[in-house]
Amino acid sequence: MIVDGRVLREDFVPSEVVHRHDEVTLLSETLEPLVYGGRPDPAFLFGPTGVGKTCIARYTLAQLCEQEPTVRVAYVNCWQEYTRFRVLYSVLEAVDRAVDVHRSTPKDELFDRLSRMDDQPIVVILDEVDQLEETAALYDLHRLPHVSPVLIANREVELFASFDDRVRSRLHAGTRVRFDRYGTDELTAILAERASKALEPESVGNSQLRTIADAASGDARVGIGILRSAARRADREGAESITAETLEAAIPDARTAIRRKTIDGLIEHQRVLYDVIDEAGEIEPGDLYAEYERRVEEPKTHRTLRNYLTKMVHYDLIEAVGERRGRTYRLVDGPGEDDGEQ
DNA sequence: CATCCACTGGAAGGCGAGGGCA
DNA sequence: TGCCCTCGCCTTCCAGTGGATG
Repeated sequence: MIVDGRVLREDFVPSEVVHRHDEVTLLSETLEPLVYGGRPDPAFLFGPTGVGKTCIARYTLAQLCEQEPTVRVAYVNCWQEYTRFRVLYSVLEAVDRAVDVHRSTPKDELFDRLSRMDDQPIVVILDEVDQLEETAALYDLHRLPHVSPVLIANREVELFASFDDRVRSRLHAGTRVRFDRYGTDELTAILAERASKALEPESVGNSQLRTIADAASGDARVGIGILRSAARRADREGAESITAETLEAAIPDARTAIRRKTIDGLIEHQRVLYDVIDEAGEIEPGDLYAEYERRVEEPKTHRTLRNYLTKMVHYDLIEAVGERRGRTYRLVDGPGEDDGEQ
């Protein structure tokens, strides 16, 4: 049934986009100075998850590179690369200048290397830039005249609040491209497009694509995930097409797969905290720390636990209800035992 | 109302890892 | 080889905040 699995992967960039023409146009207009050797304003892409921000950024830049092959593109996911060092390193890596950089290489050396690479313009896509812990990295990039940043984040207000004054004033002038949630019709069209490339013809009907789009409630990443796991299920069962039953089974799969992936990325101590919160349903910090200490051989200090917890809140795994005294922690979707495997 | 207490999160410094250099 | 560097992670210390308590 699956002809081309790549099309259903999260990082797939389609050769043409569905329903995002205005956004593409605005972004490519912003980047247009690159074509005649100018420096574009910084660009911001704002919107909730699964609305195509990353996809559109990559698509637009791929187009631009076709037109202007001297432009180099560095894609940095600030979720993983959240320090100044790692951001600079990723950019160098993308332009093949990361050889013999080691963790003892001073950050200033990385910066110097980048500033010497000014023969070709570099566009740096900073995805999930609200996860960046050292905004000095943005200041660095801004100081380099041949580097143009494209920043992707959920919400403008929160993002700017996390900047220090220096960065805020410099990035204030950028172009904002805003993305709204997809409607069911739009998402159905996107899924149809993907299905036509990824699957054999007639594998999935339009009403089923609608069901998927509904279940994904505007989130294309979830929608494509459902389609992927439904197709895999059907393949495993040797079916010729995706039935309503397959679909019903695939929907919870895809939802938990995304969450599970994040949980797998937690280190052991964070995992213990997560489990305690999961079992308790809702728990106060004091009890949480105490229970953690009971379960672990060599417990970390409370301060470190607080760092872990804020990180897990960022990951959207848990939420902190209330501020300071009287705060409680709980899982984001409430406690739920689901054993859908990836 | 004053005081206590639980909790948060910033700042600074220690430490081991991994690599450069004489 | 031994010393030095920077990194990230962790701890220690602490100020700030606001609910609870007398």
